[in-house]
Amino acid sequence: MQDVFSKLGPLIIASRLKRMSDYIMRAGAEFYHSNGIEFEPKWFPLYYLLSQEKELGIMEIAQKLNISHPAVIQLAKELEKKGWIISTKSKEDARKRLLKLSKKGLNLLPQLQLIWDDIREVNRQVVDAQATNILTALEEMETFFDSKSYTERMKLFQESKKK
Amino acid sequence: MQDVFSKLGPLIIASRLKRMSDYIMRAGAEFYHSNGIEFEPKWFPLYYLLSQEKELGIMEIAQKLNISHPAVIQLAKELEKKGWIISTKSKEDARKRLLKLSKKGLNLLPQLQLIWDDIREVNRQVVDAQATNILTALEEMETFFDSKSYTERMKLFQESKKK
DNA sequence: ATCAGTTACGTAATTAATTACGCAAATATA
DNA sequence: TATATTTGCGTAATTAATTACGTAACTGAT
Repeated sequence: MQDVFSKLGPLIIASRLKRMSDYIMRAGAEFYHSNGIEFEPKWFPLYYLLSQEKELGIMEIAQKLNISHPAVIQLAKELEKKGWIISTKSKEDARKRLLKLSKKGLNLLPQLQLIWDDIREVNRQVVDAQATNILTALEEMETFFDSKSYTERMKLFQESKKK
Repeated sequence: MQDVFSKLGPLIIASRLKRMSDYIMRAGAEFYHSNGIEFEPKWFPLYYLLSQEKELGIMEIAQKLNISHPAVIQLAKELEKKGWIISTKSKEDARKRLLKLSKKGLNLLPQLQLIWDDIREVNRQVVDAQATNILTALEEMETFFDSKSYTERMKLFQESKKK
């Protein structure tokens, strides 16, 4: 989006965030593949989470990753197919299915960590090159909306106009 | 995403950007509807573009909005169904189909502009509250990757490590 | 004027994620 | 203890966007 939208400024924050995210995700996928690893960026949050926490139920994961539980199920299916995670029925709660990394999944970890280090490093270069830090800006926004949601702020603003 | 990911910092820039974008988009949709307007945030770029430029072909739009041309066709279908845009065959180039706002679409404009003003205003409040401006940060990133793509930077970094 | 290559568009298939719905197990309540 | 409510999960349908592919119209080089 160029010229036509430039004056819109704050109106299209969301679109611009999405565009930048898509761009990086796409480049990330390319990067894994060019390093000969069949790993998709979309798997990262689930895989990484499981590498940190022994075993988790579907809903716990959904909450931690802030995605819907069917999304977790879908991602889990893909990673199970790859043989990188396994699932077991919980003994304490028969409703629960617990996910964890398999041996094969754990074996992959060191290799992935090398890639992640590179990604982290290049991302850091990006951030370091900035006069205005995107991570700080994001963090500020997150805190801002945590304290009062976007929708609430909208309502308040409209009410304040009526007076 | 909380604690587990916090230390990842730059590694998950993309996910965080996406999450924030999704959040705002969703709130935006809610806002249109609570104001009694059947308008979706995803229509904004196309609708707004057509409100600024008389008539455009599918591909021109796709390029300007930075989305695929089937996406434009899809959005156009929806807006045509709403009766807000119409399409005509180009006389200069028989391959081209030109899109523009219909009378009904133009009539809607003032109403939408009021909403957009509110959105702009609340977004401005968000940005003003920031010590670190997200728009500036985004702009810097865009310029950064324009000058050299993410993928290129990855390659260069890996080569520099080999030495 | 012809033919190769490019451009504009449309359709189909695929991908990634969501919402809606239903069932079974656990928990709370009367 | 029976029953109502909540929770965890799975499936199906839907949404939004992409890639892949095909066709027709235009353009450029000979």
